[in-house]
Amino acid sequence: MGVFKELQDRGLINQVTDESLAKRLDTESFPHYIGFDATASSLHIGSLATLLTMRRMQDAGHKPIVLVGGGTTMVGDPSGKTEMRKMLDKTDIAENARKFHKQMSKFIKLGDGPSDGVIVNNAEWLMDLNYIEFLRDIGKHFSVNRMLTAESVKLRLEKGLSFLEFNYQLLQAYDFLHLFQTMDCRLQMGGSDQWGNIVAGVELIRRVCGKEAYGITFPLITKSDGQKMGKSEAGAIWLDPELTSPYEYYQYWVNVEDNDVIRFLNYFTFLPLDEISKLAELQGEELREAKRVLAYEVTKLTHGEEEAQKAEKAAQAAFSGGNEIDPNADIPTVEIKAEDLKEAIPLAKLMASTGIASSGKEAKRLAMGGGVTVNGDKAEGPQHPISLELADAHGQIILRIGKKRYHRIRVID
RNA sequence: GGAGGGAUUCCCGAGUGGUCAAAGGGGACGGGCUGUAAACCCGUUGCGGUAACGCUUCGAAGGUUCAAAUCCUUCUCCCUCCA
Repeated sequence: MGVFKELQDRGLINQVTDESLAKRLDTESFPHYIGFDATASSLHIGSLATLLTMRRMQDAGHKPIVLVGGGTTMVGDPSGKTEMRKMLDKTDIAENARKFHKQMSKFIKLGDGPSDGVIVNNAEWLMDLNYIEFLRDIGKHFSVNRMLTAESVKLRLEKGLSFLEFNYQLLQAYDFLHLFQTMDCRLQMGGSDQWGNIVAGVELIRRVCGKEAYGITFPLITKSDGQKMGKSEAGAIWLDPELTSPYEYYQYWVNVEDNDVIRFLNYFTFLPLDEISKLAELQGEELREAKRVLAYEVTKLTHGEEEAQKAEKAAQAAFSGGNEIDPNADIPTVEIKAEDLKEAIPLAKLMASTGIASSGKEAKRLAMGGGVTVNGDKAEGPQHPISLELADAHGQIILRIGKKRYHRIRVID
């Protein structure tokens, strides 16, 4: 099956600049690029579908070019934003760009081979641009009338749009032109909010070089309740295990809503389509199996097989009914000195001091609402005494908050 | 440059001298029901304190007052209209 068809069947295609691209992708090699802004120091799952799409393209023999927006991030894309984006200074952006390398290499193969991915930073060619030259060579191809009709600009005209941001489209179009000229990059992909910017690049290339380039956009991936991906009670779900542990990451995915599982299997895994359609037949409670598969597969892609297995085991231990938690299970853990527990301390205090609850008030509320369990027994209230005797043979006490959040208190000497 | 409007707790948004830690909604969290789902119902939602109570908060800094989110002064930022 052609890669385009595959992407389409998985629901990953929103718009294409030219339908003929579907066939051409099967016969020609298309170096293609996707831009990532460099504002976040680590990628979160909002970018995951995009990263995996690059991987799918690479598997089909197309060279991925990851463009880190080191230069454009200093301007701020108005598309899809209601307010001006925070500008970062050069050192922050450079630092973020470095972290990108590490993250990207998990998803695409980087290197010098014909279909190996490369990472480029547009600061390299944008920072030295000469204003007059740029206006003359690039600016002349853009019509302000036309730009003003763009949906993203229209929206911002109501709230206010700075001249700086208004220029973003030119810079992004210029990026595409530059990559086209230097790396034969003939395809740009991006979120549906990038359509206008991508088309601008395609047109610029046609005007300047008289050649054809292409664009594909992905649909905006939302949860069935309309929320954007990637937020949870704990904040964003990051791909970096330092920021979101594999266990939490796994938990995010097992906890998706029924209505989302099958879509997400398509978007976020490499499972063959017929296997997914089998899972799609599951009904009601059985869907948990589909969620398990989803969580395992995505965790494996992001953190590797070993971490995925650990996360799965920890989840089973915690949710299969038994109160026994595997002493090695990978659940959030805090340590406390044995001497601090010699005298029993109130539950709420412990929760606050270990950071399990964000404040004493918070801890108290949870305990009072009956939401805290100590080693499987419901805590009587904020004053519920926690002492050394509660620690099991492994020196640990398991706190459960709500139905899903587990914390291990490990007693150390 | 001129005229006017605005900034409130995570978000939206009420509040024009005491009864305001601040209505209402959203979100989030906890409980119930379930399937680690959704929907629904109940509760909580500044910090400290077992509590009584105390402390800090309404763009920033000063001031008036027994008492200020509310009045005055200066400053910062935002918006609208005119140029």
